[in-house]
Amino acid sequence: MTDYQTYEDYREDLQKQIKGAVVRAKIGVEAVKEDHESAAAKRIREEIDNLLEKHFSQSPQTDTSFAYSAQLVSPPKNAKVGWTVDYALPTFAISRQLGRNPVDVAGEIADCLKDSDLFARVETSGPYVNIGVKDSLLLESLNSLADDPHYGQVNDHQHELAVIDYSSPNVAKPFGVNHLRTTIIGESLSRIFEAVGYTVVRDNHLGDWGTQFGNLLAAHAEYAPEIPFSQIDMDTLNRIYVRFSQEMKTSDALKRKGQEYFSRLEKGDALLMENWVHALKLSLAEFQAMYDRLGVKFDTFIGEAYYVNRSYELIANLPKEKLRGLVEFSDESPAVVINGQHPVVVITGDGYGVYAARDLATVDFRVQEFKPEYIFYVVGEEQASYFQTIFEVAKQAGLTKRESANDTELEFIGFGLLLDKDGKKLSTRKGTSGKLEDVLDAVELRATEETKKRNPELDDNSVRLIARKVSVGAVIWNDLKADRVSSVRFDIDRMLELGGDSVVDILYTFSRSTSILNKLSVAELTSLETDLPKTFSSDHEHRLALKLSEFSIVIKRAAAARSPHILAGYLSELAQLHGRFYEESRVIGIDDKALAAMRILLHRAYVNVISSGLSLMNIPVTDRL
RNA sequence: GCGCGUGUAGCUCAGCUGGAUAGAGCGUUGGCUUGCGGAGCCAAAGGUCGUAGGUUCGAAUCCUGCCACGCGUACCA
Repeated sequence: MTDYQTYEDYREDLQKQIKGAVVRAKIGVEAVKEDHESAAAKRIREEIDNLLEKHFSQSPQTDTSFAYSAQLVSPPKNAKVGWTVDYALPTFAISRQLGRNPVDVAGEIADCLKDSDLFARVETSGPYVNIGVKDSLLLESLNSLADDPHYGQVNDHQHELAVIDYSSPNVAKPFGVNHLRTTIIGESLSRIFEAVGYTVVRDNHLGDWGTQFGNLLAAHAEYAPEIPFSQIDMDTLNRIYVRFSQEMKTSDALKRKGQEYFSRLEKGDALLMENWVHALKLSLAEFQAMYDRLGVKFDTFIGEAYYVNRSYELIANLPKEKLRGLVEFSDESPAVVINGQHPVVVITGDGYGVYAARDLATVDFRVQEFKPEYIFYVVGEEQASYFQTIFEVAKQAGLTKRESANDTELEFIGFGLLLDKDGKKLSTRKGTSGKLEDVLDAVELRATEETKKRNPELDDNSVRLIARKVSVGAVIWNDLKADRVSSVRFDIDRMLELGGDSVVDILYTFSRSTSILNKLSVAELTSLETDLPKTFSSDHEHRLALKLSEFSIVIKRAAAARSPHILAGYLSELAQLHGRFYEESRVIGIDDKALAAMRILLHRAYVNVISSGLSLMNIPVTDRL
């Protein structure tokens, strides 16, 4: 964001921004990325596939591409087998492939897997094969789990580009809580997509155009003509806009005035454009403060206004024959209407393009400019049918075509409502409750009180830093812990709840581990690494290590489902395993050096996975709280 | 009306693309702890998975009908 005054300067600045993003995208797509999956997790699956493929290769019915390891499931929690089962392999699907009895096949598979030196125990239980992984396998890969800062990342989607559209606040309005979910979910998904190898372009599709800007500029002329627009501040802008919107409801004269101003703006009136640029600058500064606070960064801020001229051109050149039945081009008026499941006006009877026209132009622009594999839209579920219609038209009109490559996929990523603690819809109209800054302040205040109470020796500044991290983390976790499409309650008490499934609980386990590690000297840490024991000293250590080895699998699932809550669920389970490990596997004050070394390594691996996992959710970590 | 989505323990939610006796947290009840951060750990009670059918070796998960709730539904974004 540089300092520009005129609309031309602004456009020039935006063009630079776009150019930079295109170059970065190109570099990202060409780059070869590394795979940081746990060696243990990978070897277990490869071993099962190799052994079973070899074993069943003589059977004529076998599909050679059958992925045996894909059948692996976690054993039921209460299975009464008497030993710790790490994975269970149901043999129903395999048996169907072979045309044989599942129980017999299970026996055969068990015999086959017993030969492997990766597994400590393999037994059948009817049609299931229960598998226990050897401690040594998990222990071997523990070092990379602890040390690799990129642990968990995979390169499945390297050379693929995804444009992700999220946040998109409305210019000249306060950054409201209604844009919180899209911002949080969009940022987390961007990070998760990057972790599976995508190159991601984060585009903030600002709501910086539309009839409300006519109203805004008319409001200025009506209520505050004595203040030059260039000197107007955000509060005044909001005040006159709200007043205008109110009075407009009962005054046709004001309504007409708003329309007239929008008409002049749409035609490019120089003075009004300059005023518009001023409003945009004010808003961007305010938005940036929120993004800094939330730790969110965008590649581009290409608002709707950028697409106005393009949209007229695009609509005029739409291939009418291909869109017959889907899009109506009126003969008498310039109106263009889409008759999808969700009827959408593209060009009004007065000849103005509305948001649908700009959304189509946006698809066109993104495909032309970035040639991405995907364009993701992180938007409230209530707009699902609207976007399905837009996507359908874009596809039919050929806007998603790429040269010598598959069409760009347009994908809607919807989410549920944000409700207050009583389960009612949060409303921007009801005073301050709608402003994101106020809401974050309220959470931070609560976190500050709590931090102060627990750390009376800390100075105010340290308390503030901790409270800021914890409160932002709590808000994000609250939003991401549940499935996207379900609605989320904004309950400050529950967010900062001690224990439970708040992020505070996870940060607490993190701080307990880091506290131990901080007490150890560098010499202790390094000298201990050389002689690890051959086995774990307890079952819960084994389970923790196994869980840690599955990080990549979880990231892949979260990416495939476009759902950060899968990651949140994993981190919760991990934290639960940590509880017992911390209580029962002591580190400091024990004589067995090898044992201590192994446990320290587990703590380090835990700290690494938790901080990486939280980072994928854009949650800041802190080892004091 | 039509379209999309959601119904799982008292409450808030998971349930890994159809697998064994449906799992967590809060709350309730009981227990542990002279110790690495007790904001902890262990355990118990608590469920005809909205409802009626269907598909198959097997369904909370897939299909159909019905019920309840939420959202969207033409010139606002």
